[in-house]
Amino acid sequence: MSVRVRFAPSPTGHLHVGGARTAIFNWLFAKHHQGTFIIRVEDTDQARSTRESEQMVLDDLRWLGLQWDEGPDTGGPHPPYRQSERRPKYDETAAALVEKGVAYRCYCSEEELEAKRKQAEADGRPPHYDLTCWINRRNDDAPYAIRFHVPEDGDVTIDDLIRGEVTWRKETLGDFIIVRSDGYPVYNFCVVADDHNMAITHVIRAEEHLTNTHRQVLIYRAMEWPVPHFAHVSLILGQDRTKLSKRHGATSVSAYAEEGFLPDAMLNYLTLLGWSSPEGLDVFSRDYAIANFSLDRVNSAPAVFDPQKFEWLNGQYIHAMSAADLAPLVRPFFDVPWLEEGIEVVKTSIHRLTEFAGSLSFVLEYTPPTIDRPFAEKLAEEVREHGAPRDEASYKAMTERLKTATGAKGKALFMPLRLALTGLEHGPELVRTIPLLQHASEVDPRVLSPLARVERILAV
RNA sequence: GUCCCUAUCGUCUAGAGGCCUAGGACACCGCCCUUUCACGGCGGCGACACGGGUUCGAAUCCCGUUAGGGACGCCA
Repeated sequence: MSVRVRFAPSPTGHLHVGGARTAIFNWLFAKHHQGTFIIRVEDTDQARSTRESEQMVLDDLRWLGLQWDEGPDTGGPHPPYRQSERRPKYDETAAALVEKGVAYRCYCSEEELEAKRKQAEADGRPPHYDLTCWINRRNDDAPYAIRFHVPEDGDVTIDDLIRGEVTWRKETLGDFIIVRSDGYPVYNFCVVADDHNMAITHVIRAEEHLTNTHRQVLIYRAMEWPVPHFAHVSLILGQDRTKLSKRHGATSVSAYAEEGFLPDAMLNYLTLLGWSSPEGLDVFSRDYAIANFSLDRVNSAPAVFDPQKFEWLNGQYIHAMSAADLAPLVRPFFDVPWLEEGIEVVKTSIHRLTEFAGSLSFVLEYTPPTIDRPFAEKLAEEVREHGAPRDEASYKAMTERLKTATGAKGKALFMPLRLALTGLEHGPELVRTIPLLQHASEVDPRVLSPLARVERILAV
């Protein structure tokens, strides 16, 4: 039987890195097994779900390069792909459960339940439903929710693909709501119906769902449906070891995109957070990850998100790319006519796409430095006579002549030269920087040529 | 409170009883390369949470403690 997995985001904002990693693991697992990757939108929470958010999440997923085979926009053999549109299926299943006598109408009001929960907590009892409506079952038309009844004996065991066997005793559970009093079904119930109806074979999701799983298994059993395989991926933590959230800084995929991270680097880094390659590789391609991915190499311990390592990895991707490939990605952040050559010159010092602007600012901005006047005059003479270097050969020739003219060599020659032309003490190799300044000044009126720069110094 | 999950360098991890005086990566420190910065290369610092078992032998298996996290909702 072929593998079918799903990523089920709730459309309540941008995709977060935790969700992104869950999506990546699902995608990797599907690709590895030549299976089907499905997107199902879990929008049963009417109050928080929006179409705009759904679009954002889908865009984020696309940005990461995770293509889905079935989803709300692409369709597929088990439509619809939004829970809000699957009401008939849930109603049908809920009715079947009531018919079987495992689910019942609950007429308790939310206020009553809230009070009971508080009381139970105060008494040190588990905050479970007190079974009032199970004991006095009724069937009238007063407003009611539908509750699933959990028998108080036996236990539930799943064989989690990441954690191994996990067992719960049923008495630790209370009867839970499957359909709200407004008729809308609840998440824990919808997932089961959907995963079954969509023929999902492997449920790969975040650990926060682990303790929901026993409830879900009970529904599968009651419906006499086959139970899929489960794999619960640990959470991603912030530096303070609590669940990654907004106060840890950027947590949404789109925020990282805006900060100049590459989709490939993000996919690589997030994959590394929990999974390790059999060869111990840190930097690997998508194809490598697909070919080598398996759930048994996924770590069950939570992982702390490390922005420094992520940046390093992003740098690895940037360094490995050609200037021509990089240019279109850099343009949204920094657009100049001489971009490609500029990228080539500073590439190795960059970790994020947004840093190109800063690293290349010396091309656009120039403040005449204070340097030795005779040196500046000699330099001006050299450039007037021979023109500014346009390549490595003419650069070499220039520095040779300057050596003779100024009598300086080594650091004493190159530091004033660098300072004179860039206005800065640090920067990329002069052999590439000076030609860049010359070329840029020819295509961009804002850029001062090497000659114009020296003349500025002398004019002071 | 109850239940569940987790526990190897600061961080991500390798490790499926002897291959472990615990390996790799990021970060940090030093050296080299280099006219500067960066890249790169080499080296260093640095961990099996604690206590009991099991075993000839335990980072690896079992139990307990501690710590962290998650769930217990008419949220997902």
